[in-house]
Amino acid sequence: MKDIARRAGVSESAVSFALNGRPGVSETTRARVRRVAEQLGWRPSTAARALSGEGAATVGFVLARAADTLGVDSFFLQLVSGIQEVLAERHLGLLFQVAEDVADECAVYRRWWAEHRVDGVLVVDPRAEDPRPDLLDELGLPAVVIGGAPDVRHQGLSTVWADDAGAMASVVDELTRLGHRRIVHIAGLPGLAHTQRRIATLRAEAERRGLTEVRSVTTDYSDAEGAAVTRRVLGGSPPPTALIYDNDVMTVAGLAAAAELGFRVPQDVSLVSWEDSALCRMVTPRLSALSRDSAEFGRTAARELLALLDGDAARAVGVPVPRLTGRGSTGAARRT
Amino acid sequence: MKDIARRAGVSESAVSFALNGRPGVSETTRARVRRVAEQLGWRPSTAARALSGEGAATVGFVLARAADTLGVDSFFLQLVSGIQEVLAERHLGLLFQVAEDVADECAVYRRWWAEHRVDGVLVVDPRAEDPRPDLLDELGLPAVVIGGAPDVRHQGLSTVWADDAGAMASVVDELTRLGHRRIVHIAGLPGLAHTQRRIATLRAEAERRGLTEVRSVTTDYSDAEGAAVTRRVLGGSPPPTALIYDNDVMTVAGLAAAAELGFRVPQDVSLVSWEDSALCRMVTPRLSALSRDSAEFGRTAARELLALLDGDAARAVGVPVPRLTGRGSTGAARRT
DNA sequence: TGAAGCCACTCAAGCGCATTAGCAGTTGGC
DNA sequence: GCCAACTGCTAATGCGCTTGAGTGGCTTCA
Repeated sequence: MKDIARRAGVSESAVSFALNGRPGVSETTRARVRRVAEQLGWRPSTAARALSGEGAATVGFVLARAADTLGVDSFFLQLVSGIQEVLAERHLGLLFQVAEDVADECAVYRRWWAEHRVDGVLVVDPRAEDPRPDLLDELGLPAVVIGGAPDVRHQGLSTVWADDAGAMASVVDELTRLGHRRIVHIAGLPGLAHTQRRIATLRAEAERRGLTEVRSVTTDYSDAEGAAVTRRVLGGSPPPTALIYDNDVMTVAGLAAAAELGFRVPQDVSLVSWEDSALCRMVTPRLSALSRDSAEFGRTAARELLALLDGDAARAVGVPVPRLTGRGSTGAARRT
Repeated sequence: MKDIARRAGVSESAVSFALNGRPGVSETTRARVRRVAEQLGWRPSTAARALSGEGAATVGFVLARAADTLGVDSFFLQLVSGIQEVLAERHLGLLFQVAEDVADECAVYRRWWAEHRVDGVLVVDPRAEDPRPDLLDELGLPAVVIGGAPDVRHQGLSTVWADDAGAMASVVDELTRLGHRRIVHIAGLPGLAHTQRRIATLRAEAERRGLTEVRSVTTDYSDAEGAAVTRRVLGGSPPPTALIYDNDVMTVAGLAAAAELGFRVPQDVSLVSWEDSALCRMVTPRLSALSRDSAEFGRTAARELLALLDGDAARAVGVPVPRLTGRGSTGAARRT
């Protein structure tokens, strides 16, 4: 800035005013300063900006999953890619960290806060008993919870929520329409809030329709457990005629397990994946799946965080209900 | 720090010396200062540190891939997870950015450099004609190229290289041992350096063994192209008896395509995936694949970058040659 | 006993920017 | 014709930390 000031023949303050669009300089001077800055390829030092109270121009994102379950999930990269798209427009950086567990994640937030490293954070995988919202509230760190419940209890926290209940209802609708009355939901991690919402909704829907042979089983999202649970439930008698899996990986693993047991899909058993991805289109038969736009999910979350950083009040916004894309893995229930 | 200084009854400078392990304070004072700092939960402001010449305590990572091809790849999350593991020990942050293409990526490096946002960067997907090493050299930004060639031409750039040639040779070894003489290599993006290395090695190996019906076809890594190319080459006459795919996604798609054409795996055609992941164990038959430790790859790269930041000279280090894990998708060549 | 040297510490400057107070010069109002 | 208000700019301060240049008291040795 000193260079720019010298070349433009003004003081450093004038340069600051000019480049930040503040009043205090004439438009001709502003234009001249802008031109010189452009010529010199000047960019403000984020460190200096941060130090003089402007914030770090960075938002944080922590992924608390065991390293080995990271790989297969297509959701997060898509999400991050959407987040980036919005952040990049404002030249905000994304500080990314992988943590062991939620406690570790909390430690990361504390550190980031103390180091003034981030202006806000995006929180994923909200849990039933979740210490993170309270912590972030306490620290006063603006945050958006991705995939939370639509009730805002914390003042500083916005929520972007997906309508799990609506989606589950629509899946049950479709399956009962096809004649299925024995359904097993092979859910994800029991501690996650959306797992519990899906389980609760399924139970409510079943009750409403008088279906007695409907239940949920929780897993760790892995292909191994997906296959194991599939084998176990299909071994029961009578076996279920429809399976709902909480992610694509388990569905594919379940498909293979079903085939090994001699079950034809969809004649003997119907399969629905709660996550649509290339995977679902790569196996035979192709998997019927709930399609949602993960990148758009990320974009929405990032926009909410920007609003929060701009001083807007926290709020809860919904993203469109995922739609069931029927493919080859669902069909009419076999008559018993 | 002012608070700490006051409570410990020393000057701010003394606090700085004490907390940074520099000489200039007695051990008793140092301990006292440390204790007070701990009590107060003090963490240095990265902005202030950066401003006084200490670097940004951050390294950058840009992924230049189209948003829609991001999702399926299991490699990157594993890699990043490994990188994190090493960076976290030193409390270095990872600034992550998704870019449209290499030009965009270069713009990001320029911006980061001008803004003093990162101390170094990790570069992935090195290309045949790659502008990035020159740019980073010019900017003087320490960098590690992940998956580059083992020749160091740029002074500031270290390289972590995987022995693609050795791996390709071992695959060809195994396939010829099984009697395969007609092999098609379904490669990835033609612009990537490792794609070209694999293609060149395959050609050399074929020549050395006098195999005339061996060739490579490039793709965009997608399941769609993997399936399409598989259909095309298996439609030739005589069709190849072995296919080598540059990633897991294409292999799975190829497997489905082969099945549709009535080819049995491995009786009619053998399939090898150049990427091992849960995917490879989820389909029937399970896929023979080249296994490498992606997280370890990331750890090695991060360690090299740390060495560079510590002032060590740039160098090239290799990671272990990926090993072929034989599963159900490879078998003896069918007699023609 | 004095000079030299060292230890443990303090002082002050500065990193690059934002911001507040202040200061000439001009304009407008009565 | 004088004061007030406004315009367009400069000077100075501070953000939280590091660091080189001191400084005072102590030890050591001639």
